Amino acid sequence: MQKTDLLVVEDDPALARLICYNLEKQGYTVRHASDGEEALEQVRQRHPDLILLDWMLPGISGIEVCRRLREQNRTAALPIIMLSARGEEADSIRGLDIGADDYLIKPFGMDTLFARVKAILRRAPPADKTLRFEDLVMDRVGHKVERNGRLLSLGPTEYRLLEFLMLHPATVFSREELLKHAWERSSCVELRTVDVHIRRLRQTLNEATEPDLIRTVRARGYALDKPLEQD
Amino acid sequence: MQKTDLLVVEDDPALARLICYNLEKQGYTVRHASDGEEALEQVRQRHPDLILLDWMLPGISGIEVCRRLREQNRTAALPIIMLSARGEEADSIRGLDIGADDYLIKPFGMDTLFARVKAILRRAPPADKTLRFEDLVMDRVGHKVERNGRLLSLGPTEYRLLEFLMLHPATVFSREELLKHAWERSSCVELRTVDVHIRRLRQTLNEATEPDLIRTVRARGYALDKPLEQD
DNA sequence: ATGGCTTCATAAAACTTTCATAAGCGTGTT
DNA sequence: AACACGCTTATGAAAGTTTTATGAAGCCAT
Repeated sequence: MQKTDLLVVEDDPALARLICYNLEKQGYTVRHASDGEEALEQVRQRHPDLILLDWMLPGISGIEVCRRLREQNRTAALPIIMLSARGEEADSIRGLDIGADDYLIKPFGMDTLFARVKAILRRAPPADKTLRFEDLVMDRVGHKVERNGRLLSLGPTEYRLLEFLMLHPATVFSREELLKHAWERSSCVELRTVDVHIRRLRQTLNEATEPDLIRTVRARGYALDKPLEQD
Repeated sequence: MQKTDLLVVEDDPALARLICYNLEKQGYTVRHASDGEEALEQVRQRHPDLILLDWMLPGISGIEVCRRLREQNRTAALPIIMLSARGEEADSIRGLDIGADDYLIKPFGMDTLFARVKAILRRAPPADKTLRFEDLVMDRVGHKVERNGRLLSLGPTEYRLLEFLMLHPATVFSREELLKHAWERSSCVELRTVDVHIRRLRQTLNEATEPDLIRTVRARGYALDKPLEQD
């Protein structure tokens, strides 16, 4: 069982240290970001199990970070606890509206913090970071993929593509959708490019005797899917 | 099992001797520093399992020492018991805020001291100081690393880098993360500098016939990882 | 002076994207 | 059924881009 991975987004260094330190002592793996930009980057790099998100942040505000996380499919269900100073209470309601799972009014005691974190995690147990589909295994921490125990070597884009497909198995996605989710945002790339990456993914995935795990749906797109029985 | 290693930071020589002597009789290995500067130096040299830290110190104050230790990732979780004279009680709360694990009001009896030390150590058992990965062994007490019995000579930065990687094997870290964790705090260093240190680490780690233990993950970073089977 | 850290320039890989072309599929027609 | 057309996908390869590895020089501190 992996340790639960938290992300603390807080710009006040003293408070951040305090929170991080205490949560670490509770046995969590804690990362820290001091502004919204950094937070989003961290989430992109390694998906945490829960985010503690300060309301007031330099640059992108906490609420904006929250909104953006909710927008993206990958992070839409990611538990978020908002932290706000007294006097911003009115906002806390807006925070919940926006999709925060809980909120804490500063100053708060560490025990309160622990309790809330535990409660949220009980409600939404941390997803296993290892994705599986048929004989495919993706280790998202070590950034490794194997099929049948054989280690695959994927390029960054193929990796993201496969990751996205493994997050939604047996679901057909159009090229647009795949571009949107598996490519760096705001890249304007030819739709046909997806085909090429799907091809390389297939080449790497499918050893001679193994069935193709990627299904082409004519005029629609592709899906990661259980292969049909056929001899 | 190694003996538990304590660091006593206390500027009053008489009290320091008393504490050290009694703790040694309890079977602990005890070191002593008489000011903040020396304390930080001692910690840098050999990571203790617990620190007894006097509040009032010449030069860098106890609270400042505590803060600095908490700042650095390597020492962020290091248990600290603050020692303060009566009348500084108000500060003790601040001490806990800052991240001390416990505090003792002088004068205190040796039995009280033993009890607190034991309690803290039970809560945070001293981590094993020897890290292992494949045929790599890092002795954090002796500050030595060997591979296959061959002693490696690493620069300070390479050492910290390897230490961090060995603490989290098979995990990919971005250059940002590596800088954050393996460099002295607040060093603004070019991201690419990590590459150079990784290279030197590889050069030192990998003898001609040995496989590379460091895996490059394009567009992400590096990981300490079991090498692929290949001839 | 030596050792170690950082930076930079450049070489070398690795990866993306695009394009041209072949192959495949479905549908309607004969 | 068989055929052919139009549209969609697969494939191979080249060009372009990004990322990493490397060698070497400068700098700082001991």
